[in-house]
Amino acid sequence: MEAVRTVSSAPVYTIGELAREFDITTRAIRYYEDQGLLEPIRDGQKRMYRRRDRARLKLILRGKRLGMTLSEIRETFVLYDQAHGHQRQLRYYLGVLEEKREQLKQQRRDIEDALTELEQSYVRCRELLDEQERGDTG
Amino acid sequence: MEAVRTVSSAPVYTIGELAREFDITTRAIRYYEDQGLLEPIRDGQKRMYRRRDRARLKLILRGKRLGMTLSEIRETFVLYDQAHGHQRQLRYYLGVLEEKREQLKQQRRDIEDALTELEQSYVRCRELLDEQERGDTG
DNA sequence: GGTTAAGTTTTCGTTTACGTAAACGTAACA
DNA sequence: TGTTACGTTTACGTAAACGAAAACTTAACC
Repeated sequence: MEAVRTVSSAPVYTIGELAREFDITTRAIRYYEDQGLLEPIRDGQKRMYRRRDRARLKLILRGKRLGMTLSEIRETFVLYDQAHGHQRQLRYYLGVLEEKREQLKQQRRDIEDALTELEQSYVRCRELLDEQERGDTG
Repeated sequence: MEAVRTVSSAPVYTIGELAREFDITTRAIRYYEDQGLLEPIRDGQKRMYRRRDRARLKLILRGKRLGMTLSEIRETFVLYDQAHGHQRQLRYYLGVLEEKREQLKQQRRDIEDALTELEQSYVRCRELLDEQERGDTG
C-alpha cells in the first residue's frame, strides 16, 4: 500500500517527480514556493503537489520562456484568483488583460520578425554551402 | 555648422539621442558596449553611433523583449558576422539556426497559448461585468 | 566668466533566480 | 546495520543587468 498518494482520488506528485517531468531542479521548485507561486500541501514534512500546482508549474515555465519574471508570473496568478471580485476589480482586471494582450502581440511580432530574418540567413547560408560544395567536388 | 555629424554622408547619433529614441538610459547603452554588443566610434572622448549600431540596438531590445540574455544576443551577432566563413563554420551556423528556429517556434506556441487563455479570461470577465451592470442598473 | 547640459570613467550597490554545501530525517534494501 | 535514495531547512555564493553617485571634461549660453 504505497499508493496513499492517490487514495483520495486526486493525483499527487512528489517534488522529485515534478522535477524530472519538467527537467528542473527541486531547488527551483522550492524557490517558486518561497516566492508564493506554488502552495503544495504537506504530508508530514514532505511536500505533495496536486494538479493545480502542476498546472501552475507549467504556467511558470511558459512564463519564463517568454521572459517574464517570477513576480510578474505571480501577479498573473493573483489577478486570476481575484477575478471573482466585484466591478472595480473586474474593470481593473480588464485593463490589465488588455495591456497583457498588447504586450503578447508585440512579442508575437518580435518573433515573426526574428523568424523571418532567421529564414533569410538560413537560405543565404545554404546557398553559400551549395556553391562551395559544387566548387569543391564537382 | 554643427552638422559635422552628417558631413561624411552617414548619419550618426549621440548616446543621448539613442537613449531618448529607445527610451532607455545612457548607462544601459554603455553597458551594452561593455558587453561587446555595440562598437561606437569616438569623436574625441564622445561615443558616436552609426546606423549599424542603431540597428544592433534595436535587435538588442527585441532580444530582451523575448527574454534573451545579453550574451545570447551577442552570440547571434558574432554568428552573423562569422557567416561569411567556410564550410565547417557554415554547417555549424546552420545547426545553430535550426536550434534557434525551434526555440522561436516554441515561444510562438507559448504566446498563442497565452493569448488564447487571455482571450477566454477576457470574455468571462466581460460577461461577469455585463451581468452585474444589468443587475445593478436594469 | 559662471552656469547649465551633456558627456566621460570608476566604483559600489541591488535585484533576480537560482546553485551549492552543510547537516539532518526517513524509508527501503542487501 | 550500513548505505543509498529522497526529502528537509538554513545559509552563503553567484551571474546578469543595470542604478546611483562621485568626480571630472567640454561646449554652449547669457
